[in-house]
Amino acid sequence: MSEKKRRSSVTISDVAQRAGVSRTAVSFVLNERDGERNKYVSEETRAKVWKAVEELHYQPHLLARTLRTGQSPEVAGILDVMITPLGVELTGAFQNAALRYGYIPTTYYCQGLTDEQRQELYQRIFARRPLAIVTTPFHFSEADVEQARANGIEYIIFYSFYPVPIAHTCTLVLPMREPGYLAARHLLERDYRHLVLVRPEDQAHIGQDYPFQQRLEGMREAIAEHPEAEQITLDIVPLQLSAQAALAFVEKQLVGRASRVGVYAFNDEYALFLLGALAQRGIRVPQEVGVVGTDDLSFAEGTWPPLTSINLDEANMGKQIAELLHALHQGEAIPEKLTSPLKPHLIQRHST
Amino acid sequence: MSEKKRRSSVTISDVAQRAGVSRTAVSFVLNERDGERNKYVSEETRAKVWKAVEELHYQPHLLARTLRTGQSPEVAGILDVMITPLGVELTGAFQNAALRYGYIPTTYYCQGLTDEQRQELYQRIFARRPLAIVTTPFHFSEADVEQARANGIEYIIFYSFYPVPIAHTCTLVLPMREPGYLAARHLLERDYRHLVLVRPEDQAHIGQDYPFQQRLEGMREAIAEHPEAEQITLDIVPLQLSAQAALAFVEKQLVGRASRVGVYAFNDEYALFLLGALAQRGIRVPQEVGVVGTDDLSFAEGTWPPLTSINLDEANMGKQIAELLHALHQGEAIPEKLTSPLKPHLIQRHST
DNA sequence: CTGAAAGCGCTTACAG
DNA sequence: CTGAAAGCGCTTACAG
Repeated sequence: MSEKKRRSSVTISDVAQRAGVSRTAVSFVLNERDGERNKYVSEETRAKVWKAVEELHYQPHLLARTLRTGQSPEVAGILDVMITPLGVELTGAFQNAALRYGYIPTTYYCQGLTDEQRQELYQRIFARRPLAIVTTPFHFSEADVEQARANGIEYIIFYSFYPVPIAHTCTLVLPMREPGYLAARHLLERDYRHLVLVRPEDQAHIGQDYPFQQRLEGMREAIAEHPEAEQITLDIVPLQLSAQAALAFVEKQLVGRASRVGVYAFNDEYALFLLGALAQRGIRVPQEVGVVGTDDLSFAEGTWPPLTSINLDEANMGKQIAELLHALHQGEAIPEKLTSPLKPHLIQRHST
Repeated sequence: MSEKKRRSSVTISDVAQRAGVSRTAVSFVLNERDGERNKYVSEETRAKVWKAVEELHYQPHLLARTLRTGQSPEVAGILDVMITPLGVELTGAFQNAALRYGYIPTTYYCQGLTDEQRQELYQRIFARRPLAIVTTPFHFSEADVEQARANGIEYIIFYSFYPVPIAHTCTLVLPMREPGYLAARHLLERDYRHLVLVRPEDQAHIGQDYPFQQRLEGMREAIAEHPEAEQITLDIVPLQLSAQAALAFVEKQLVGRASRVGVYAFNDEYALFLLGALAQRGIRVPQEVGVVGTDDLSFAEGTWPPLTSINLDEANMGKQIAELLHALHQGEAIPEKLTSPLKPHLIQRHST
């Protein structure tokens, strides 16, 4: 016996030998789908194969299979934005659904990477030739799409606030107009007559300008529907995510207002900082100021007062992405419900 | 020309042909490490190869290379516990460091999966023969380790609150005694004389019993060091993560206490719910009750009052895991600083 | 019904 | 210095 460097895992040949059949037979048996059986394999052979598989704890080498068939089961998710519990929910739901369809969903993060490091990461991801890539368009350019496709990656699926206009890709849209509308309508119903839309000040939230505009439009729509529309005002305020900035905002914008102010915050974290600043200044919520967050994170129930928020239904989106991928891959027609936008809904708590 | 099903990506043969050299030469050039050059390849050949690579946008097929060399660059991280921003920090830091070492770090989630689904996921991960697996021991049993090793996976690295006693694995320990000690000492310094350790009530936090005991010991140690140790009391209270439970806790444990109470919460989320309940009951923080959280999440600065918390230094742990893996893989001796436990530190804010 | 053979895209000892 | 050949672990047309 010559020295063997890597012989740690058992191969199909080992199974064939143990079972006393050909490798072909083993492969046939292994690749039988549930229920249907390969008619070229006898029942006896099948039994011997499975016995050997069990005894040897044989596990087919997925990379070898992928190389041979040219069909990778890998679906690479690339997360770029700061991972919120929200993104986790989406990712988790996507992964569960993808697993059920027989894919193997892998996840990569590109937050905190320089442009160069990110390109390096993409190269390595492409080099593994996954079946599909799922990501947002904020850090995945048209050139990246081209490169991915040159590497034989078949499907590029975006999720975003708007349809991404790049050929050979498709987008699942997370609507932002609806949350704006829901938040404003809710605040108006609760008799807040001066509305404020709080948005992030810094540029860290890439690609957030468009969804912000959408929210704004949604809010305006709700205002327009109101019988006393002329008397309702709407301010847009950029805010940094810090206790100091939140306090300055409260003092400048909310102290000494004649009418009740309803704030719609960019997300629950901004809302949390606002609640903190309001408490510090002794402004009563919801009596004087109402606050609506976005994302319905787990801590929204724990703030004081508990935070009214808007659930974007991202878990559902994760599932939809997997279903869309599978439909594409099967060459099926895409059911309309898969591409139709999600339905956000407002969770009423005590901050409004 | 016969029909070709999958011919989308360009191979080493295409490059060789275009450059007018052998595939061997191309492979040699491609695998030159930075700086050093393969002495069997002429400068002219090298230039031709690189030219062809550029022109064709050639990207070596990583799976093929892995199959041939038996050396996978993949390092699979399996996340089991609920993803906190904390876990994200660890994962992000690990990934960045691993990338720099030339690995390709993939991430899988197993939260929300049934036992069966999880096993299915593990099978698929093992089937890809990654170089290493990084995970916690809470959902990765000794049998799983065995199976992984049978599949030729070389390194299993755990991160946990205690050293995992399974052969052929190593553990990076996140110490929990120290946070307990720091929290208690801090509370005592601020003249809280009755201490409460809040722990999760449900069994959802698998593997959390041991770290809880550690924290408790740490707290007791701090108390023992105190000159008036006999007068200091310590209660342990299990709590559900809900506004209602938090309120019940506050009313039962904190209302009408003779002495000031210092609470050390399981994590920042529990602390947030406690602050909410305290605010609801009008109990002044930090005057009457002090609260210390754990994890130092981003929202800790935004609560009212801003939350004193303990930073566990998990980002550093992510980096250490990558360094440990690389040292193992290089066959180097493990530097002591890699296996020495991390140093948590307390971030003082206004809730104490 | 079964087995020998080719080939997926690479790397690397080996012969020229 | 370069190229032909073997082989990583699989799948699958093809010949028996």
